[in-house]
Amino acid sequence: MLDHRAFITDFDAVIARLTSRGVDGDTVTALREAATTRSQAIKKTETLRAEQNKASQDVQKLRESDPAAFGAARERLKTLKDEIKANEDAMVAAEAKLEEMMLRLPNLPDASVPVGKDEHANRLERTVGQPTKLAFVAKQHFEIAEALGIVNFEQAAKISGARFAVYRGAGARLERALISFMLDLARDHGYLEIQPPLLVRRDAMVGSGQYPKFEGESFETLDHEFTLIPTSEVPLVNLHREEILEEHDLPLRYTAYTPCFRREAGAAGRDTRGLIRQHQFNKVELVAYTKPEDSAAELERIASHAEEVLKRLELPYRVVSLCTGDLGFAATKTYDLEVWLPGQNAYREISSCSNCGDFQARRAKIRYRPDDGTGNAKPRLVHTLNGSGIAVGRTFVAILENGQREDGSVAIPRALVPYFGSDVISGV
RNA sequence: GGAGCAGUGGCCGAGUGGUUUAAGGCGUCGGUCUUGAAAACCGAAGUCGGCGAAAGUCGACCGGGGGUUCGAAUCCCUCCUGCUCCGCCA
Repeated sequence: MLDHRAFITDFDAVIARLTSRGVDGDTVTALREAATTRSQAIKKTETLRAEQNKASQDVQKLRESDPAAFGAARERLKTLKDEIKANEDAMVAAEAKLEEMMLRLPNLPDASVPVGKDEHANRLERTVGQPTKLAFVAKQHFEIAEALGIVNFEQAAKISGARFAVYRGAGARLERALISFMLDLARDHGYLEIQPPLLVRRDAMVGSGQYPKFEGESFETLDHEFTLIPTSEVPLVNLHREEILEEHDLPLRYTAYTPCFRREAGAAGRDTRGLIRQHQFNKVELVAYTKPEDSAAELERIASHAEEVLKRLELPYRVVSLCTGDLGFAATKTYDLEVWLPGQNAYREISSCSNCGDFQARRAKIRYRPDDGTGNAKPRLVHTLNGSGIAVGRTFVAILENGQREDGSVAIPRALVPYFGSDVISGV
């Protein structure tokens, strides 16, 4: 969520940056009007309340000294009470309207983000490694996996339908090895490992920015009491909601392995085969809380930690900076890591690292007290960042496609052998 | 699932309708004293919002929301959270 005051004090800059990421100008103008209406309504109600407070104290003095005057004053205050009530209703309505609009408004893009409409305007930052060259026709990961018997989609369909998978034997062990490998690396990089709840309350979804705008894209329990997390960014960002941290607590760095659950409602027909797009997938997430002035450097740091996973697994990849039009709702700046998939002859997203600035912190009320020596400094909003470190299912895909051999077996990257227990998969 | 108790500032804790603009203690920060420190004493200090260049000023906030009242931390309703006992259970 943005600071609504910026719509009044800094309108031109805000409208320019929001339209660059696809928000229509009328929406921004309506926001400015709602912000103005709100502050006028507050002003009026508070003036009346100040009057009431004063009168109420005066009335109290009459209570014993002059019962007749006391009764008359009480009658007069009843009309003031009704007037306040009417103004309060208008104030509450104005605040609710602004809040509703603000919650659906995306973050402002950082100045370093390339301006553009869609992914064609994304900026290539760097390419690491060469696309894997194979001396035979590359197979797609699901062909390799099914032939080896390590993933079974038919069984998953019987149990749960499309976009689910059953991992078997070496497949299940490979998934588990990747999770351990990634968590250990994150720990080496200074992140505290967390096992969070996978079912969260609505407030948590609002805090990290998924709700209210993306309601309907997650799975919920029948009574809507809980949402299945679409990413562990949700619980990790809400760990410190409504807290005032100390400056020396920052930065805070957390990692969590969790399954993630997504409806993929807008992706009908895309990536229907294989493990690329599942309703349930595993992910190791990295989340950081920093001081505002440190978040830009922290984004580079998180991205480098995600990249380290790919480097150690000897997977070729490239890094792109998302353009304004392609940026996620809560992000001011995002690097996507795209891994090379020989079976698709393409780079595919495997990690997304974002600086959310104070957007989530404002929603979730996560602040810190600057240490100025007095202990009385005003709290400031922290900055939050998140990055996949990295998507486990897609890493599984990348290992199969890049490590495939002509005989159908798959070479396991050296760094993973201690976790997996073998340097090859040749069967279940 | 049933029955009961509780939620007050960074922490502990008093407070059942009007000098509570939330007592007191601990901790924090500043000062006095001291060679320095401790102790003691004095003082400062919550969060959010409105207006304001600022100083400041006004409003709201005692788990969340709603209600009663001229006036609510205090009375009523409801939700959330924690604890105790009973039942059931991985």
